[in-house]
Amino acid sequence: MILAREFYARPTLDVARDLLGKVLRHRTGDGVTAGRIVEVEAYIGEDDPACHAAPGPTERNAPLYGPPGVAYVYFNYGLHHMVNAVTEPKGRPAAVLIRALEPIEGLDLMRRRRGQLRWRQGKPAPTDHELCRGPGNLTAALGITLAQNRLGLTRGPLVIHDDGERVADIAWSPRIGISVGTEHLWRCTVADSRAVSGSKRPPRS
DNA sequence: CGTTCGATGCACT
DNA sequence: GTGCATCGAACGT
Repeated sequence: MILAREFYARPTLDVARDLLGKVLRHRTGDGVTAGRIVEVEAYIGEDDPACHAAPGPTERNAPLYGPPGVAYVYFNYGLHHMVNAVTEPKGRPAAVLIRALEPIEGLDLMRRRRGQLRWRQGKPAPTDHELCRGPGNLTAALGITLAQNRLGLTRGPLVIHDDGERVADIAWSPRIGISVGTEHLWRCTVADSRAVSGSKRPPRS
């Protein structure tokens, strides 16, 4: 069952927790790729210094101020796309960054897309659990680019759905890759997933 | 184990 | 011009 808009129109930390175990699926002309969400981070409001809404509304962060259940995709470090799900009722800028998936469908296509990146040419092929480990890796594997920015996640080529699977243990830890706002434990992971990113495994709950 | 660093594009000041 | 919500190899300890 595809998650409805109301799922996203809630407190962001609740949405982040409930997204663990759900399936992100992208359909393109090349085929379908999908994976189970095992790592997310919450970015909440203009008072959160790490949130893209911190400077106030701009052209780039406009999707954060729009309706929930929409994809917010941006490009950074010159080579990586990041995909977020916009949360909270319209007007409250917040989102959940999707950081890692366990691949479910389209693994061959994922591998092909990962191998296409210039910087990766000549590198060893990623293992199954590395294909969608890390926010930059999963967007590459699923073929998510700025073309998917502002797409609704409740229908169409890019959706998040519930296939009935339930995750057992989750853990909260500090968000990574940022220099401010690290006091919040707003990173939520499936405790024992091999696909979770980072050199250090987050603490077991 | 840990830290450093290059590749690379664009929004923002 | 500066600084990223990164990745992964190459180092040092």
